[in-house]
Amino acid sequence: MRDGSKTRARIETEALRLFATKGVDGTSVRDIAQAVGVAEGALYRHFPGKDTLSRSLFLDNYAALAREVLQASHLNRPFSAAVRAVVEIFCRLFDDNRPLFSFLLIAQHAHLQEVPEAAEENVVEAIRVIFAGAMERREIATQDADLLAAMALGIVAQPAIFTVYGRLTGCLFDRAPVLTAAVLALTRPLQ
Amino acid sequence: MRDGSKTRARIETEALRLFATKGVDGTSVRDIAQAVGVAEGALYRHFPGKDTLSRSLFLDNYAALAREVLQASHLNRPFSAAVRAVVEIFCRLFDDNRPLFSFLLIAQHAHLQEVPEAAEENVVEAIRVIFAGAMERREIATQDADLLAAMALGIVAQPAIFTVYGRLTGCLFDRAPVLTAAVLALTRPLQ
DNA sequence: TGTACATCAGTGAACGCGCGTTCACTGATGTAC
DNA sequence: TGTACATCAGTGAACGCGCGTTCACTGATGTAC
Repeated sequence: MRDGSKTRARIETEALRLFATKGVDGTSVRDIAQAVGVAEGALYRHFPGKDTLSRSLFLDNYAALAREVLQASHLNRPFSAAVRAVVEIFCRLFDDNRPLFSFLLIAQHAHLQEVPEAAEENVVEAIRVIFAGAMERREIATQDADLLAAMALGIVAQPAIFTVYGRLTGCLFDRAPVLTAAVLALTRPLQ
Repeated sequence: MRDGSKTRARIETEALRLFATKGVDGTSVRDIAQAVGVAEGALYRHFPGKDTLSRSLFLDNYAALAREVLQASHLNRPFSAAVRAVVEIFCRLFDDNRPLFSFLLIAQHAHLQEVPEAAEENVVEAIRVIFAGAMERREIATQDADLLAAMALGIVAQPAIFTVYGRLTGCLFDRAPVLTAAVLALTRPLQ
């Protein structure tokens, strides 16, 4: 038999790219197969169907990002260093793999309801945990951690969206210091 | 002939609600017709087709919001009062007409490219103008107004998204003071 | 006020099309002897 | 090393289905006289 793992990886890459560009509903199985250079049936040797492909692409990459965020904050850094590290993770992900970031942004509306609550698989929960931890350690004033997480994510995600649509230009990492400062300005530091 | 303007309005209301709930692609013309209580063909007496309906629902409401934002900032208010007024506009729109707000959020990815640049029709441009005006009047320090607009929109839009997905609860207007403070914290006030 | 007509909102069956998926088949490659 | 076989990745024509849209028709209502 032939080794199918390369085809499988190419299906994932091309599907991600097409989903990010034209949306999941705007991308047909034929589109993916054509981009990969295989027949339509080949996709079904690797995935049960288009829905499963889309869902696993989202949940797997979303969980990977959540773990990365969580790990960056678990290094006993002070709060401000953890925020900077996490903002830089987002910026780098965007700059290095824009199709993946765009896909996560547009697919969130379709899949956010099926994301597990555990911080190891849920980016939003991972961010909330960072704020909640800093409050427990008395690094920042006690506030609504869910609302803080929402505003912080918005501060980073919206400039990314604007860059995708051409309203901002250049790489996001160059803006990481400004974004970090904006997130830190959400909280009143203690001591 | 019968007066069709009521049917037309009901098609717009039900389409907006269904688009916001299930997405544009996830909503069929049959779904809309059934929700309104008319035959499928009736929709085509009022709109050229589903695409046009979706596009005009987005662009019309997006432009209306942009005009409202622009008007709130054109009252010769100080910058901080203008920001508060605009944040309150967003919060009230969300609380009073969540289907519309949700639709604007999920449909932006499909239509943002066809939005005109004029601040009277473009929410993002209207927000940018507020920051740029405050810089000209030396109310705030000079910064990248596009980036400021992105972060400010993110601070308000992301909590709205979280409320739609149940991660935040309650009405958004109650959070308007916190959101306003967060937006103001993005800028360093002069004098 | 009563009648004939024109208008057009709404009907609902029917249309073709593109979609996701299936399946009998092909043939390259790993394994057994 | 050579041969027979099993495995399964990949093929591509075909499938049924639901979609957006069409269209001949109905009938309620406004208008003209």
